Amino acid sequence: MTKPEVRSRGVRSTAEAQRVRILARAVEVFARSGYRATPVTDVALEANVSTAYVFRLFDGKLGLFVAAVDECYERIAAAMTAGAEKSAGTGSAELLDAMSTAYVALIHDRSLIALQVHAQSACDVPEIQEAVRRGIAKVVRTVSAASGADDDAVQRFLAYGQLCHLIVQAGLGDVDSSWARLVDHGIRHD
Amino acid sequence: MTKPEVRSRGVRSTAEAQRVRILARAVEVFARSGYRATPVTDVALEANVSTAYVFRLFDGKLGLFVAAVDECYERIAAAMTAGAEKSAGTGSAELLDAMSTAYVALIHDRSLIALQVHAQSACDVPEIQEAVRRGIAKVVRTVSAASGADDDAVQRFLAYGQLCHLIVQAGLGDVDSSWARLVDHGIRHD
DNA sequence: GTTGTTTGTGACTGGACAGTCACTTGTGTG
DNA sequence: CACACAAGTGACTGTCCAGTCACAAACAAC
Repeated sequence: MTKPEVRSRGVRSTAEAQRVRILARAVEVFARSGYRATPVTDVALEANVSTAYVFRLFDGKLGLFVAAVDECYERIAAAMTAGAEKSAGTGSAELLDAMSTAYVALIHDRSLIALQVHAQSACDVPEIQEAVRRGIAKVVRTVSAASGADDDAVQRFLAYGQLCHLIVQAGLGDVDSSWARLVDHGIRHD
Repeated sequence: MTKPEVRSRGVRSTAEAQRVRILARAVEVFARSGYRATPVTDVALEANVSTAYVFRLFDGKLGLFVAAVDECYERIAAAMTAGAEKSAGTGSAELLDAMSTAYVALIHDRSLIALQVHAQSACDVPEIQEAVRRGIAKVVRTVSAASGADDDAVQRFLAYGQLCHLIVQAGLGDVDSSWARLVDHGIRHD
């Protein structure tokens, strides 16, 4: 209030930088065991700050988790867009394929998949359900716009994406049985 | 040991009946908030027994949850089989469609969907991952055998089933936006 | 150097929950 | 009745965890 004109000058707020750092850690740590089973302490530990500080920067555990989920979908949408740009000028099928490739590369460490699944499972908390809706909306709009594919193709893209999540979570890639190969067939992951 | 010949006679063990009763409750209650967020006390309360008794009948909370997941997939496979039997003698596409219909009817109360999603999310616990694998194996084998459809069709069946789970968990049926309608289009639920 | 602001923490609290154990009650058998 | 055994529970314990609060240290401004 006293010095409104100084705000845009000088050093960037360190607190904001910490927020970003901690958020990146939160994505990883929450991805391991989900919302309920992950203590905020674990995130703090991984980020080398105190638990109290995490609570100061985020609105409770729920706020932290929601922020992590938003960040997760943000990254996914960004990767999709980037992937599509590399195949610019080709047909929509090729563009969807390029986006698949980008997604597969992005989720090589399973954090983003796991976090999506955990968020989907925690949808009984309204704020989390809203975050999931925001995320899906963002992905759908990104994929539709960047590929130009028709609605059915985009829907199919999502459906097989969900199947991919199941495969990864259940570790079906490591199961050597005919049923597992059926589920797994043609789906890229790892 | 003392009276092996009496075992098959007389009254069916009441403890076994309780196990079944409690298990049915566990499916419902775990479906609400998942493995970690659901106290065993809630299951006991819903089944009108003491917490201590639930622990006596099941091998810890984990044993109870795993049993619930197994029960869940058991019911799904049974419903699929029953649905297919009603359309016996038709083509595999019609049989898959009949199974979809049976599944949609079965999951009218969302317990079985929610429990599958929760289980998928709790796959970081090895015993739960194994239960999920068992369940998927059972469903895949049931669908393949009962429909006679080729592998790709079965895989597609699963993929769109997973998409259905996402729609239900995120409540996309209640969202009035174009992106939600894209995701939702042609998928039966409710 | 004192006053104010921001970054950051140690130490704590209150509640929830998994699992146990000693105990009671019911029931069939000799 | 006495005995054994199964069904069933109340009361407890130890632990973990979300969130708070009073305080410290750095840094800026005057």
